[in-house]
Amino acid sequence: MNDKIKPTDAELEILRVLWQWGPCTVRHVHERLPSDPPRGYTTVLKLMQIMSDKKLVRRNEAQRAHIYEAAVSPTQAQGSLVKHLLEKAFDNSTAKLIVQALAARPASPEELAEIRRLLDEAEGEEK
Amino acid sequence: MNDKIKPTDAELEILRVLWQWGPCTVRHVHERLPSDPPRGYTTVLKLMQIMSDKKLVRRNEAQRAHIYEAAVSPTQAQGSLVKHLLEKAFDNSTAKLIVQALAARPASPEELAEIRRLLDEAEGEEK
DNA sequence: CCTAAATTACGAAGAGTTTCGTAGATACAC
DNA sequence: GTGTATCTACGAAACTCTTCGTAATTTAGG
Repeated sequence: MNDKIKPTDAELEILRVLWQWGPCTVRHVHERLPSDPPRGYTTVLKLMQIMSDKKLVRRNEAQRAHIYEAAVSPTQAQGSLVKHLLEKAFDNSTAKLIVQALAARPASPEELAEIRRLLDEAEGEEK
Repeated sequence: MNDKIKPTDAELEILRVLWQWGPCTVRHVHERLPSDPPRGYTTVLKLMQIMSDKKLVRRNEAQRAHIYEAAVSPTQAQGSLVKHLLEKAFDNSTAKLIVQALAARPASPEELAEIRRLLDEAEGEEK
C-alpha cells in the first residue's frame, strides 16, 4: 500500500520540518532547514513542487505564498523505509537489524527499558 | 570511518551474492542474482567494475575471468546503512526504529526472545 | 590455423535527483 | 504610480545510477 513511499534524503529533511512545524510556506521550510549544507531558496521550492507531484506533500494555493503540509505521516514514511531496508539489506531479519541499530547507536538504559516495554506489547499482540 | 559505505540497491544485491557464495566471477554472480528483474550480463559486469572503483569489492585479475570478492562485510554495510537511516529518518532514536521494524515485519516469539537476549548483552556492555 | 564462445573494456543513453538562475506575476511601501 | 521585495514557474545543468550495445581480446575446439 504505502510501499511506494520512498522519500530521498533531501525530501526527508523537508518532511521532517513539516512534521515538526506543521503546514509551512516554502520560506518557512527554507529557514528551518539545517543550514549545513546551505541550500538556495528556489532549490527548496523546486523540491517541494516535485514532492507535491509525488503526493508526498499537499499544497494549498489560496494565498500567494502556497502552504505546504506533509501528505504522509512519520509512521508511514519510517515504516516504508525500514521495511525496504529490512528486505534489501537484512534478509527480512528484524533481529539482525536491531543488533546493528544498537551497535550503530548504543541505547541508554532508559531506552533499553523502553524497548523491552515495546517488545512486551509486540508479544501481547502475537496471540 | 565506514560511514561512506552506502551501497545502492543494485549493489546490495551483488554484495549479497558475494557474501553468501564467497569470491565469484561475474558470470557466477549473474547466474545467482534473482531472475526478477532480469539483468543483462554486461549490466552486472559494469556494476561490479564500478563497485571495484568504489572499493566495495576487490578483484583478482590473475585469471581471464576476474574473481571478485566483497571488500566490505555484511556488518559494515548493514551498520552503515542503519546508521544513516537512524540519522535521516528517526532522529537518532533507536527505539523508534525498532518499533517500526517490528510493525513492518512482526517477529516470531523465538525472534522476540532472541532480541531480548541481545538487549541483555547491550546492557551488559553499558558499564 | 580458424572459427565460435566467453570475457573485459568502453561509451552512451535514459531516468532520477539536486542544484540554481532567470523570468514573470503579485504585493507592499512610499 | 513607481520601485522594491517576494513568490511561483520553468528550464537547464551537473551528477549519480542503471541499463546495455559494440568492439577488442582471449580461450577452446576441431
